[in-house]
Amino acid sequence: MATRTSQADRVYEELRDRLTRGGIPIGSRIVEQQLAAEFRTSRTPVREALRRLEGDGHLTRDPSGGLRPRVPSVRAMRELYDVRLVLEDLVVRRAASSGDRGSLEALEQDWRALGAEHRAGGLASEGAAFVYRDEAFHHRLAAASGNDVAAAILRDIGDRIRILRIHDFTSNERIGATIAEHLEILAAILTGDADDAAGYMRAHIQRSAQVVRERIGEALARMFEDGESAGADSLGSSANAELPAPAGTKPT
Amino acid sequence: MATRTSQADRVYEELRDRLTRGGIPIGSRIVEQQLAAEFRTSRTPVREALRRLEGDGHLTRDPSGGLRPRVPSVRAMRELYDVRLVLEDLVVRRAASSGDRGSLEALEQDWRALGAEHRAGGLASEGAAFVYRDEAFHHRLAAASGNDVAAAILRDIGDRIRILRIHDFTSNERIGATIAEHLEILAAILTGDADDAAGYMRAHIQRSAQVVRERIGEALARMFEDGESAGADSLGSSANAELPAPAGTKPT
DNA sequence: CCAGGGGGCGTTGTATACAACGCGGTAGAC
DNA sequence: GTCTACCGCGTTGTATACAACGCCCCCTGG
Repeated sequence: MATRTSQADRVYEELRDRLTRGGIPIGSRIVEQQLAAEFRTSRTPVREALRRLEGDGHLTRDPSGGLRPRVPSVRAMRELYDVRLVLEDLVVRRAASSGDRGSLEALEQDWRALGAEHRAGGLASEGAAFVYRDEAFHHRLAAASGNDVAAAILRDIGDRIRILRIHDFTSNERIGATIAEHLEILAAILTGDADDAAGYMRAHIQRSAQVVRERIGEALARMFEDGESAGADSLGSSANAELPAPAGTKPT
Repeated sequence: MATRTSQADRVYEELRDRLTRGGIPIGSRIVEQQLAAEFRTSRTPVREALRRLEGDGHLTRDPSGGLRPRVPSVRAMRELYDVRLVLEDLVVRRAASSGDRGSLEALEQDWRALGAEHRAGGLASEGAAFVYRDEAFHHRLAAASGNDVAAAILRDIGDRIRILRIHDFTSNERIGATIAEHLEILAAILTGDADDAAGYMRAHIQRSAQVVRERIGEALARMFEDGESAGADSLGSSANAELPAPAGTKPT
């Protein structure tokens, strides 16, 4: 149907994608009329999408009422990693004790195949795109754990840290290590050893966080530069000489 | 300036309050026009509020596009408590190791005073209203921990389980126990013993969850069981629930 | 030249009009 | 009597019109 997915939903999805991928210049003001024109629709659906994104925390409004992409502060990133750590721990334990065995075994198959492909050199050029495979792994694991609430929160956290995680897989070596770590976690889960699985998961995340942390300075710097070239030209046309980024994020 | 806070925000806040307090009959369809009339405004701000509430998970839409309050299933409740447990654990540890000492001491003072008041019989008639004091405790603790992300998630979880927690403080005895447990947690935090504090917190939450579980009763629990799917066919036993689409009763 | 005020313009907030769709009732045919 | 087709109404989705507000530029007076 014309409205199987409404205009508002379409705009929401698209904008969320852009925002979580850094596709919208930091500091640029978001103008309803502009988006309405770009999406060939009116302001009404655009407004609804923007409200939702604001509620999701992807947008923040400046004192004068303008909407801008919300830039995660370094501090928020650390907090997100802390929360992620305990939730992945929970999810892994649940998966080990009462997860959906079928999904877990399928997941293991896929990553075994991925490992073989990688050893054969097939993933050498994956680079930053590997982050999406990594995300999928964690999503599938969370789903298989049976705790949908935790899975939803982790998905949201993933959206917010993606922009940093992308810098996690720049080296081929890290890709190989990630595959090995994932398989290690899955093996422990499938043998039902919750403590072991949780331990591996914690180590995995902390290792990844460590890599990210080491580059967080340059990563942030790159975010600031890249904004414009990332594919939102029609949006970032004029206004990118705005405020850099409020370091402290303040919801509501 | 007549609207320092916009109409949409006003409607959003009010509806969220109602929804998280069970103030809107389960299964009742939410009609934009109706709300617009009630809030003396137009459909546009109401729509924005509804979209946000939908994004928050407080509303769900049935196949024909109608919005209805989302009733948490027993399963979702259990998942929420699981997530809450690990996040409160995290928050307590952070508070113990690097929390804002001033806030924590102020919090302890307040609850000491509350304890004295209770021993004097002052809170005897608080009853269900005590849940808001309890919530405030956990909010302040989360805020003092310094992890705003965790605090925000816990606040959201609080909104979603409030309707159950209200059943937690019907007995004066439970109020006293809660005060004692809170003080116990705070004492451990202030001495910097993260493990102890976390242990007390876990025990506290599990005890509270236990009470809730017992009070809910199986019949009511079964009613929640089918809640996730907005289909409200089997909720005849609920006190204030109304059937979704009874015979053509026309409003106003 | 500088400071202050005024007005135009852009943007957001709100209201209203219009279109599309589903649902239920009703009337007609068999 | 029952089944079906059609029509009317209510509701949501979308577009547009209007109002309020802030910002910035320019103009003017000192």
